[in-house]
Amino acid sequence: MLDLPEEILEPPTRSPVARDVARRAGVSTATVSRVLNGSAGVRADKREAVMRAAQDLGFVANGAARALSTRRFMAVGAVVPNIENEAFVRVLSSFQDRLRQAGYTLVAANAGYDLEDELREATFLLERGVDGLMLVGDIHHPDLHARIARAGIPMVQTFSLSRERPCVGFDNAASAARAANYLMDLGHRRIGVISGLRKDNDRGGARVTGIAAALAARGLRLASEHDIEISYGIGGGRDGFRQMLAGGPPPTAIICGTDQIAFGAMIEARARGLSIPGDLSVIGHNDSDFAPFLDPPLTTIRIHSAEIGHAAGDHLIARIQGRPMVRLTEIDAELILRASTAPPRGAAA
Amino acid sequence: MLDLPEEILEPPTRSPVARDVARRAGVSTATVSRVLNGSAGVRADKREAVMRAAQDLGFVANGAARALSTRRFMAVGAVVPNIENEAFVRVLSSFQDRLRQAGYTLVAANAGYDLEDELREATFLLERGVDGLMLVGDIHHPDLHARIARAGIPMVQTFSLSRERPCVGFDNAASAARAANYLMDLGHRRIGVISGLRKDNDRGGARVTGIAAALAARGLRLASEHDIEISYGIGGGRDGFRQMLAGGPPPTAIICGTDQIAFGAMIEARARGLSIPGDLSVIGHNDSDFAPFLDPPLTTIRIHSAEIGHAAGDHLIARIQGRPMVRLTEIDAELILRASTAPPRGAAA
DNA sequence: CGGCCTCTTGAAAGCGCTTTCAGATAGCCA
DNA sequence: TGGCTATCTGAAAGCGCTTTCAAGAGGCCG
Repeated sequence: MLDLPEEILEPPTRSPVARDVARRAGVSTATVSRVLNGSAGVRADKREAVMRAAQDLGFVANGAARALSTRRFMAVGAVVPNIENEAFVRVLSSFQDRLRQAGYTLVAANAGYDLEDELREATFLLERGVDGLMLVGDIHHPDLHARIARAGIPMVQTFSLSRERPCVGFDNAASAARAANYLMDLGHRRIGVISGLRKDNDRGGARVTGIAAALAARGLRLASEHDIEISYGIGGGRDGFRQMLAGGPPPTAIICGTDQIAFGAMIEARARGLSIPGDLSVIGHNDSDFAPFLDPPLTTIRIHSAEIGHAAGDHLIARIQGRPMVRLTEIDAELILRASTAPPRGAAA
Repeated sequence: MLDLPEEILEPPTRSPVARDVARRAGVSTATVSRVLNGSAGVRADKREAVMRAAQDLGFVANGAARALSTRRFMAVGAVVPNIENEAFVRVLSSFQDRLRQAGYTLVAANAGYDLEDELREATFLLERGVDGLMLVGDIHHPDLHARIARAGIPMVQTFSLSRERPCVGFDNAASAARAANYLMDLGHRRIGVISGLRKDNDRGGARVTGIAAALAARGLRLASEHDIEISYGIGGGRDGFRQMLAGGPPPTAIICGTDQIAFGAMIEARARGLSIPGDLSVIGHNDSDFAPFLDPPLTTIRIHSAEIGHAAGDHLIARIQGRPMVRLTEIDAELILRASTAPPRGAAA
């Protein structure tokens, strides 16, 4: 067999590997690796030679080989219920910020408010070898935690607090209760709730529970006809408020699961000739971009998405790197008062 | 040296590898691989044994090893200007749908309307070993295409059409021109534009160019004081319209780069006592969720995000799998007529 | 009954990197 | 100059999978 030079046998487009850089720089692959990973103990001239060779060849290290060798994938997964939801996107965005700073990549997936789907997506990420995982909420498929444990990677939950598991979030029940108390302080007695789907959604559920408890603490109750569950979105809000009115005496105030729902409810209320806040006070959730610009500007519970994302990122990075980390980080939500809330008609100041 | 059973020497938490499954099932790792990858030619009893062993052990194949071995990472990258922008998120979401169906993972990154950042993020994904890459628009860092070429992976651009490169999108100039023509047909003569930042943004630029050309075709021109460039968002829209009014005689109609900008402009117009569409017609871009619910409902250019995402996904998957694929897919945008546009005051019907 | 296929299977060779380990080189002191 | 230590460097052994290759096991035909 002829012993032709290797270059001729290889397709010309084959991308360069460490071996090529080493050959060109006249060193071993070990040295190439040392230089490219910034580890100390390489003489300046060799270092330069390697750098130049890598540059000339346009060398890009093969991530899979590196991951296999280091047993670090340098990627973190996140599974959120809905990647099109503003609140989740904002958290993902700040989460990614932190990951990038630490050199990690974010791999995000959609679970669509379904536990089975969440399990499937998370498993998919686990198979990919992510070094950490972010989830939303405290309700998951029974098998999920076992799989994460078997993968041996850290996990952090967001958006709600958890009794047992690592988490970064806020007390959904307490913040919703705060909104209810504010309304009651204004003099409201008939308060309604329009939330998104609560099945397998601890945030939505907790909010309603918190409101009901706050009402109960003042001797009021959340009438079942004032407790509406609809699909997310502006259309959902309209439908929800329509349902609520069909159910009996109208509430004087409502608390909505998102600002979109609140927007929809406001539109429906307006269409019915109700004035806001004169006939109906409205509170949303999330403080979306448009909330201050609605007519009237929407009172809402602001979730500090950026802080949650950053804290979740810091949390995972720390644990991945073996540093100690507090289990629970609370980032309280905040009630932002605007003009969509006022005392009910005829109430004493 | 004692020859203790291997299990005792290993830390109990070590996650199982193919070797473990093989041992438990009494076969070789080759057979394990064959079974788990569904390739034919394994006798039923062995297949069952392997399946069971894998199940019992909770075996999850190491993605890095698999990627290294197959030279397929089973992941696709996407770099978008702003991951918090509704239009991009919708495209990413449908893009991901398709990728998932084909067994691929989406890895998305943010470039923030900056070419250097885009290059950095794309390089980061390339290093990770993605099998394909989605970009937005036709303007990129001069080095980017060389790097993609060196990585030897397919790339597809979205949101605009390209003369040279693979793309899925629409003709931004033509669709904006359509909006301008519609306004001129209604009788408008003084038409303004409020767009987001146009630097390194071919979509924004093309839209303004298209509008100016449409005006010119009818003997009108886009006055410089009616050509406003601001940052995205509702606040930007308010500022933009304020600037436009400060510049001289007000336009009777405006075309905005996004529905958020249009919303902001409408708020500012209303605050100035202008009625819409009586004094001012407004057209947005994207057909956001809230567009039909504004007061009045917003006429807007709908971008078929889901179709773009799906087509881009199909495009990349096909090329990754070596199937032929058309270079250019046009998915036309559509002008959705609502109540925010009308003939200017005093115009003949 | 021998020869030839076909069907299964396992051994072993990578994939491209990191990292250990030991050898080579150089510097320094006695 | 010799001996020792401190620095560098390369060979080689993995990391955990896929895939080729060759061999073993049956089955069938002449």
